[in-house]
Amino acid sequence: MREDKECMCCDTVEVHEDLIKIVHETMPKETVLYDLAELFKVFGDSTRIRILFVLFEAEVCVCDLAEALNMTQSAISHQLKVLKQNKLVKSRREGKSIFYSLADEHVRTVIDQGLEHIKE
Amino acid sequence: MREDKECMCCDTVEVHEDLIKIVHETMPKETVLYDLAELFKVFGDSTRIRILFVLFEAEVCVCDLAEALNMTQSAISHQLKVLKQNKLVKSRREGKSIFYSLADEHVRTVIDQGLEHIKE
DNA sequence: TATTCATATGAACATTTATTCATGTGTTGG
DNA sequence: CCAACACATGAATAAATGTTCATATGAATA
Repeated sequence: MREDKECMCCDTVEVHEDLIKIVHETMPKETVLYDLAELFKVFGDSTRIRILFVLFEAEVCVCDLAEALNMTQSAISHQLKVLKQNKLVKSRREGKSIFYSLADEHVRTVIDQGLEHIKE
Repeated sequence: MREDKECMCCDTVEVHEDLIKIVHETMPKETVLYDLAELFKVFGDSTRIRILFVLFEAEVCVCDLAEALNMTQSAISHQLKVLKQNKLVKSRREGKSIFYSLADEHVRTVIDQGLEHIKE
């Protein structure tokens, strides 16, 4: 993966080594970086985002989500699984239906920050 | 895409129609949902996240990024293009080198919110 | 208990995407 | 002007991902 030799654009060796050192100190561990990327991947799909926007308004069952978003039950169910695995939503059984809701108020904050950036 | 018939789990029609109405009113437009998903997709890759963590500390050139992250110049360059297209980073030429830096302090906020969720 | 309804899930398929390799572009120094 | 350097980019490949289709699970009802 590594280049065979370094470039020579930054011949001020001190600054260079400082950067490496600082980066090494402040960069989160591999597992954290991986989990962080996984989390944002979950937000990186418009179907899942639409599901979250519905859940911002109410606790709903799967079939209602499917109807509200005009998608098949299977597609919704698969995405709910992803959302649940990543702790973004939680579920509750009531008879034959299963109701989903936001697991965390943090979810709204992340979405809001994203919206802010869009409007820049 | 649509199911042929609706389920009957929520026979209280009023609540049902209210949901559809509220969702229709509060759900952002298709283009916004798409842009939002695209934005989070950018955060959804550990290489790009690592690049951002370096840029949190300093303005750096491409070769330094490649060395700091132990990756090829080409891979870094491709990802920088994605980051720039989505306005997360900006660049500045200085001689033969091109220096990259954060385009927006918003980026840090989004990452921080993600980190908060991870630690839950 | 058998059937029906609501949801979950596995396999298959198409699409997207990250990296590599080779090469192109733009700048500086000789 | 030419060679060397820093970076960008297009094509190719492999891996990841979203939806569909068919089917399984689990609860209520007749």
